[in-house]
Amino acid sequence: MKNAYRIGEVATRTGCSPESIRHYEKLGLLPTPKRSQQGYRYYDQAVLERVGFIRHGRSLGLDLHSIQELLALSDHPDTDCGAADDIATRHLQHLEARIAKLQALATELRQVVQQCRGGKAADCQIIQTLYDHTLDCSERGCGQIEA
Amino acid sequence: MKNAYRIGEVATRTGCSPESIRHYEKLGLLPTPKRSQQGYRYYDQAVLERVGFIRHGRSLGLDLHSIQELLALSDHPDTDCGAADDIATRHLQHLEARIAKLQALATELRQVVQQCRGGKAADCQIIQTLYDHTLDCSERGCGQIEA
DNA sequence: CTAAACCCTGTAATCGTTACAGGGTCAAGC
DNA sequence: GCTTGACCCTGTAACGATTACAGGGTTTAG
Repeated sequence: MKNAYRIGEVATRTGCSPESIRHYEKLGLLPTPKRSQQGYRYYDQAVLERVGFIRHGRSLGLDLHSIQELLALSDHPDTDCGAADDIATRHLQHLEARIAKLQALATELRQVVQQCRGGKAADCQIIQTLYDHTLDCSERGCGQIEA
Repeated sequence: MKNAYRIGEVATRTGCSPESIRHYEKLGLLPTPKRSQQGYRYYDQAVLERVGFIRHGRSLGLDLHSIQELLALSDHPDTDCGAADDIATRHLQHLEARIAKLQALATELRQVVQQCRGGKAADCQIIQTLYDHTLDCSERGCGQIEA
């Protein structure tokens, strides 16, 4: 039973790059690890679970700040868990809103694409549509795009 | 009929910030404008349509590079319009893939949220689920997240 | 004549990750 | 011994599009 990993081994075991691991440490999501005499980071088993937690959160689309909050809850087992529910629920609503927006964009874009009948750019309906002011920002609330 | 706008007026008429307009100019999406003796940018009517084009493209989720290609096509009316169709179609497929991915995330997150029955963080199923390795990156292909 | 509102340039921030540069360390093979 | 390759370190910059400064100049209305 080996319980001292260098960063590369943590990386391969978790599917997370060494750069990201160092990044998480800098942001405070991972504890400051022990160092060898030469300055190499050495990790124990626990960090594998913690990195796994982070990657799973990221794979769900949570941002690192939310994951940090969830880790803080996890680090204080006596805290009420409602905050975790808040974070997850808020993110779910965020996702649902984004999906709705992307679907609207895809619908509009599908119409744009179908208008193209080939030919010269001068007559291209895709380009014409993009020039069309009646569909653009000032009409709808389209501040953020993040698409 | 006034046909000389300063950047701020272009901004209010197009719903696009002056910073973004300068940014588009730096990237080459907008032509270098005339300057007053004091160095102020002065624009004519044409830039309003061009900025409108860009904003409409952005509101559809196109990136500035794609928009630049579309503008180039528009600037050369004799070019074949197939490239525009390519760009739009490619982006549409990109959008559809993203939607599918976000929907999968939302489904998974919905399951996670429903598991929370309140109580202490130590027992919180949201946190437990995030620690669960069987769902994480190494199992599925979850390299890019961009959610 | 002064204050508000505008403009300029250049730089840094955001988010998470990747990719360097420039250097040190450690193993195996010759 | 000595080299080669695989690791590790730090710090910085890049990606994309936008926003937010700092630090300065100009115009306009009161």
